Amino acid sequence: MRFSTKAEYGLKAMTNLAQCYPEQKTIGEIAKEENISQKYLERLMGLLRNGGVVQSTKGKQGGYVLDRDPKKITAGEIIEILDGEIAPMRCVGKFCASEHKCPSSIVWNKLGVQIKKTLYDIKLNTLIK
Amino acid sequence: MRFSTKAEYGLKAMTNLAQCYPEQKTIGEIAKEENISQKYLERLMGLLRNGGVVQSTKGKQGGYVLDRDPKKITAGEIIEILDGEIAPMRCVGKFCASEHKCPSSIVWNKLGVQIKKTLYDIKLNTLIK
DNA sequence: TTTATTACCTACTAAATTAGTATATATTCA
DNA sequence: TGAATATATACTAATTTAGTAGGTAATAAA
Repeated sequence: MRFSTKAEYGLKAMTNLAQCYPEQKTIGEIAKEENISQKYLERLMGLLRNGGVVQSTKGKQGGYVLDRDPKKITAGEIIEILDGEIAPMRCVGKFCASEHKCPSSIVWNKLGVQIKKTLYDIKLNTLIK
Repeated sequence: MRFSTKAEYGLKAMTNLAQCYPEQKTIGEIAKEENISQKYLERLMGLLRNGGVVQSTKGKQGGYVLDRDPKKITAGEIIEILDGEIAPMRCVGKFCASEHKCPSSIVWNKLGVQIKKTLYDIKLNTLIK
């Protein structure tokens, strides 16, 4: 069980932006400071923009800025935007669709709730050094 | 973020065995009842045996039996045996080795602790229908 | 109006992982 | 001895991950 580097890079980039909030920064600067491939980070920042946690301006003097105060952005949001919904496992057994819950779906459901609770409770401002 | 089908199959097989505890069962029976490829399940049962949660007897009239009371086996044990250690992400940044913790490692550490707590708190007997 | 700088978009690719299969061996009971 | 079981290892197809490549679009400054 593992999250992807997308989530890792996303958290780093967002924390970096949180440190200069409400100033903006370019992808190039973030990539260099956080040691992430710039081209790859471009894609991730696009997802984060579509996800509504950053805003961008094009062109010369353009860049990225957090959409709102770091206190109001959570690790859960960032990770779900980049990695997809947090759902540890989907049981595909024929009995799991309806009220007959299989044993493993009980585990995955409990766990999913806990993970979300934990991650949505971590605000971006608490990650700044 | 997702667990593998190994964990899913493992939970199902172990719950199945819990239902007949302290009787034994063959892999063939379990595979059929839980709709899992027998050959694949053989491998997984081998891991679970090495992991110390089931015991096996070879030969005719052989089979698998839980190593101990279902109350004393947890979902966390089963999943870690099959999927490896629960560690949502390992930050490879150069500053994460020592006391300088990067933002994302804070998230992964908190999360790892929570996930383990949740999974080791789910006992096998609570999953039986 | 041109040029440099930035974001934005899509297609491609190498490597790793997952989820198995295939094949053979070892052990035990009847 | 033969049938039924577990055990072990090597192979493979499909999927996912983690990027790269190569371009387009918008904007500010010269």
